[in-house]
Amino acid sequence: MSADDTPSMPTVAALKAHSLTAVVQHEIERMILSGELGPGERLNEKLLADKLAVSRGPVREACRALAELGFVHLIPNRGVFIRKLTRADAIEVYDLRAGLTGLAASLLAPLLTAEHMARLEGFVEEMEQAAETADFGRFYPLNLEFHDYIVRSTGNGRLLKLYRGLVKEFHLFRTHGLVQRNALLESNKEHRDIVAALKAKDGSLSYGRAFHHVANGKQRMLRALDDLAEAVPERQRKKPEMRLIE
Amino acid sequence: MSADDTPSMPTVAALKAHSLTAVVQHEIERMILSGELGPGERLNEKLLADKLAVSRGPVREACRALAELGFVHLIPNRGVFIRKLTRADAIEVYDLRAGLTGLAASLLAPLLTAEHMARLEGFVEEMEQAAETADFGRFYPLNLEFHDYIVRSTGNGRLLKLYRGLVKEFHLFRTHGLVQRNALLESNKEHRDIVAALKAKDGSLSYGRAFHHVANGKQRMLRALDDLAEAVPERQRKKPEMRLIE
DNA sequence: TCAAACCAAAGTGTTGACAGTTGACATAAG
DNA sequence: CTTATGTCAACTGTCAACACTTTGGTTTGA
Repeated sequence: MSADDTPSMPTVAALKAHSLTAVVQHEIERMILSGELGPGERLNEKLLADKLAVSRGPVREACRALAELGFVHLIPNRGVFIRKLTRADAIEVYDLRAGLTGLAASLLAPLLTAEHMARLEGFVEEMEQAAETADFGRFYPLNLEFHDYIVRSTGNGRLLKLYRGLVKEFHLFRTHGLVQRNALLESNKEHRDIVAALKAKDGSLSYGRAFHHVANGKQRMLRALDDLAEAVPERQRKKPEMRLIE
Repeated sequence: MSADDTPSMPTVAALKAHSLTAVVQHEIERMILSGELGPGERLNEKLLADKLAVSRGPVREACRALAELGFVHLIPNRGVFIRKLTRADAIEVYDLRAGLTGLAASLLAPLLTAEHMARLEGFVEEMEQAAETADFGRFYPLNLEFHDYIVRSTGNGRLLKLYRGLVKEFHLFRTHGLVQRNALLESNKEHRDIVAALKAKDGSLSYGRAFHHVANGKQRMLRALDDLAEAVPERQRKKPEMRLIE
């Protein structure tokens, strides 16, 4: 069973073992994801080092790793900047997520065990309850875990790493929360269809359904984004680039 | 036209602009890809710093970036080690490459322009000539460029970055070169099929053909690997983990 | 003879300081 | 009033030195 990895968040375990650099990296990630550091903002190495009570070395190393991860942008002699995310970026991330999600489903299909099925159907069941009561706060983490479970069940570590990186980047948009109540049921029906395709061990069908599930999410987001843009006239927005939502 | 990016190698431009860290990073990458640094080998920070006539700072930063890229493995207080690649790793990389290649094809299909078609057919034509004369040295870079062109023509920068990273990692295996002569023609026929699917603007078909093209490559590699393993008895191999080929 | 504890050398983790570059502000000319 | 220029503060890039951890060999004891 290669399905019992870390359950989506490797938070605590690697704090004592890893070096300062790793701690700093996770702290910066947290700051970005929590919104403490806004998009486009430049982060001062010295200030950050003092704030975390470390030297500039680990901070710089962490920034290099984050840059390779795509969270920040490095400009020589200027510093590191929190990546600005445009509408085009959102589309890119969604397209990639769709592709990886579909790939994971198609890879898992032939490997599917009874335990996999039990877990997957359990997720769908729970999500159904959450959707019926419009309990978004419960639906959302279940949804994340459902997809993460599929991906890590493939046993492909690289796929899992890429997928999780994309999910993190996706969170950077703060686009979640703009989903309508009725969309939950719709979304979960797609989950059910994916599980059915997996159960049939049909790789191709699994790919298609998983792909389109994410693609539908993309469309929903784009529509919501356009509505938002229409409601708020161009010049009233705080910044020219998109600060998608909060 | 988003197809005229850097033609696969961003070599010269970013040498003066980028800092020492970037130079060191590329140098280490080169060392790994060229085989100067074998798998599992530990690289000494001080020695490397002296060899490149820089301090340990840039070397360490470069290593952190390479670790996030997946080229090396970091063990606290032990150092950085060139990643050992097992058969399972090879399978992972191939599966991912298949997925990304298929995704790129399916994304490109609806966007395909006449210029795209001309370029793609040009590649296939050239590869056909190279395959007929069994000119592997000419076929190989054309094959790389053909696939890279498809991916970057999608305009999805993240997809392109991930894909190129995978290709680099793939080169780390040194698996190329084990292809049979007649496999070239077979491979190029698949190329032709992909182009035909793209021309029909059939995203789903394009995905399938591109995916299976890489999946076939994976099977060819695995077979060649098994043959190799049979020819060389277990205990005669230098190391327990695979050093796939050279 | 073997095993466990100890010791020393090597190497990484971290730090603080110095040098070079950048961007902005203030000043002066058109 | 606008535009060009010189100066300066802030910050990044880089480096050399110090502290701690690991590792392999050596010694000591059973």
